[in-house]
Amino acid sequence: MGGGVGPRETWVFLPHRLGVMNAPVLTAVAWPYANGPRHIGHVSGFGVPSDIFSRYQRMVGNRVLMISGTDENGTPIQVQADAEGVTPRELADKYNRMIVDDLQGLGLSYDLFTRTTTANHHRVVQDVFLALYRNGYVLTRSALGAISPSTGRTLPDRYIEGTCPICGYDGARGDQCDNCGNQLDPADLINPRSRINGEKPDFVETEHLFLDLPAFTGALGTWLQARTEWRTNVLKFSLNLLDDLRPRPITRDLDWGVRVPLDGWQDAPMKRFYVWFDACMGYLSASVEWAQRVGQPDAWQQWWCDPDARSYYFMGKDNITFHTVIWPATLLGQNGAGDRGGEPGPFGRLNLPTEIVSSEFLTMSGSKFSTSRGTVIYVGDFLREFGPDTLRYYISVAGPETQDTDFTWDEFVRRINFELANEWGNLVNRSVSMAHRNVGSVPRPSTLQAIDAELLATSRAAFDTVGELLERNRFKAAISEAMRVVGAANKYLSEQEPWKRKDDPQRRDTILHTALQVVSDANTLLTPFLPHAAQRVHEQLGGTGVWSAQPGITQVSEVTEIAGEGSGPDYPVLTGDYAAQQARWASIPIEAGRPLAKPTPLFTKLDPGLAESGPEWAPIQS
RNA sequence: GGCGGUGUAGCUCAGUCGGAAGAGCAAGCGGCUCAUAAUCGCUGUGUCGCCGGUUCGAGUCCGGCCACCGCUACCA
Repeated sequence: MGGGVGPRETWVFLPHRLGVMNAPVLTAVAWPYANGPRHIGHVSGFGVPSDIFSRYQRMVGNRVLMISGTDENGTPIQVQADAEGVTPRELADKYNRMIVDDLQGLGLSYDLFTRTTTANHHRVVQDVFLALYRNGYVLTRSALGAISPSTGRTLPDRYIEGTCPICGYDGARGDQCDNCGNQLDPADLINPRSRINGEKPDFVETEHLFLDLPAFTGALGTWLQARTEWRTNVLKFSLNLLDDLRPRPITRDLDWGVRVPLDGWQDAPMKRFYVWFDACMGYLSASVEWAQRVGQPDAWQQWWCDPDARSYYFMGKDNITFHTVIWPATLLGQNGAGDRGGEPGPFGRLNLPTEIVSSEFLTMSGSKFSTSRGTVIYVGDFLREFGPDTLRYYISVAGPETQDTDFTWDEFVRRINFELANEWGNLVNRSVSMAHRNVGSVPRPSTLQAIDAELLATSRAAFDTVGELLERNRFKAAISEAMRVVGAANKYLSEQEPWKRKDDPQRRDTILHTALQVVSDANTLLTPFLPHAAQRVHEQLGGTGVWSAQPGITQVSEVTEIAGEGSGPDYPVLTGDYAAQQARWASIPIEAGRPLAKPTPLFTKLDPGLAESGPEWAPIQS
């Protein structure tokens, strides 16, 4: 045993990465499509990772703006509305509300989660479009398109089926034959028919607007070549796309979506922007809406126009193209920075993405979640039975971060019972229980021994290692490092055996104080991952007030209107006051003497039978 | 077809710059009894998919092959 170390030395404040404190960080989260309830695969891709990242960045002291919303335009909304016998607006309202409830329940800390049916969004899309148009990046062309004769609406390739002209397979889709794998043109199908209502589509020449992507090949190439810190698969995939960029249509024959603000288009009953074109702009429109709502209409510029601002885009891998090529091209065009030059539009020079954080897919029994096959676990069902932090933990520690990952109930039960409940929940319980029963409050430490100082150094050092991993979006590694602190504390208690120290209360109290300090540190380290549990641990340690803030749902009115269209009805948004929370990325000294109550278990253990059969609402199929 | 990914212990996976193959779970033994039958320690197993190449040295780099998966942008 070495000499004593004064307890004061344990009270070290460690601001992580002083150099980047108070820097603007935009967390741009993929927009869930509002044509149905979302499953846990969706939130494992964009939701939980983006929230962990944002909570960490706030704790470090950076200015985070986390925005998203539901994507509510496009043909599938229209199709699903017809199927449910409601208007597209009613359908969007229904699923927007459901998704808002899910994300709030999960504790995803959006500064603003809005939607694409707002007048504000429509206006931002039109303004960006006009900038692109003025700078010469929009082409007008005639294209052969499939139209539903009964509705006059565009029939997307995937909604057309017929006999494959190559192999004769009868269930070929308009874009590809599932039997022989060849890519098809829907006009070549034999006996083409609509998958929606069976009618034969009309193939007609219609005029459409196109985004001139080839005009950005040079600028995109220069930009992408400099993204050396990106994951290689994202970078390679994106660079490959540049070899064959073609103009891409940005309008459709549809009566649901954002109107095209040009003479001859504005009032056309069946011309709207194509949903992909407007959806990406949601990042910008939501930032603008947020700024309006906080009463500082220009505040969004801190995250979009300051060259030092960083932006992180979170999504599933199926969305990479949009975020590495199409959205950057749109931004470059608005900025007047493609081959045709031009002037920046009304938003000034906008930043391109700093980082693309794409996840792989969560699978079930080796295949993608599928509503039709019944292999699906909806977020709402999951939250009602298991609460948010179990799902957050599972996704953090075993999610599809770098490769497709199978979700199994067996693995879920094991992770929650043996890791979350036994290791972490029980550590909190055993240490607080002992302090409560022996002292009734946070014990006062005496001189520390080397073993005590060593444990405290371990947990303090974790702020750097876990923080650096979170900075790089290595969530699995980050939470594993945090859980190592938990393991070290359990080992410490087993070795120091404070329950045997009745004859030496000073030593006992020093051990208990040390253990509680490390519980507090571990709780801070786990806060980005488990914000709900973190609040409870904060309170079990005698703390008061808000440790980790949660988002809430507020009913709001539109912030703007569009001439001739007015503004829409009130709608729910997700937002929160995260500046008010106490959580920060540092070892915060616990106060001796603070009263402690008898703790209740942090996590309820799951019934082992769940591993065998699954829950009633998503039974395991043999 | 094109592009990309994956293949490492019974299971789930990590392995950064090329330098003695790892973690957790499961299994067995022991300790402890503060705590939610919790926790702590000890104990194994490997054709790193296959073949070849570069190298003093390859799970790692290069070429080929096999298997599985994803993407293939007028789906969102």
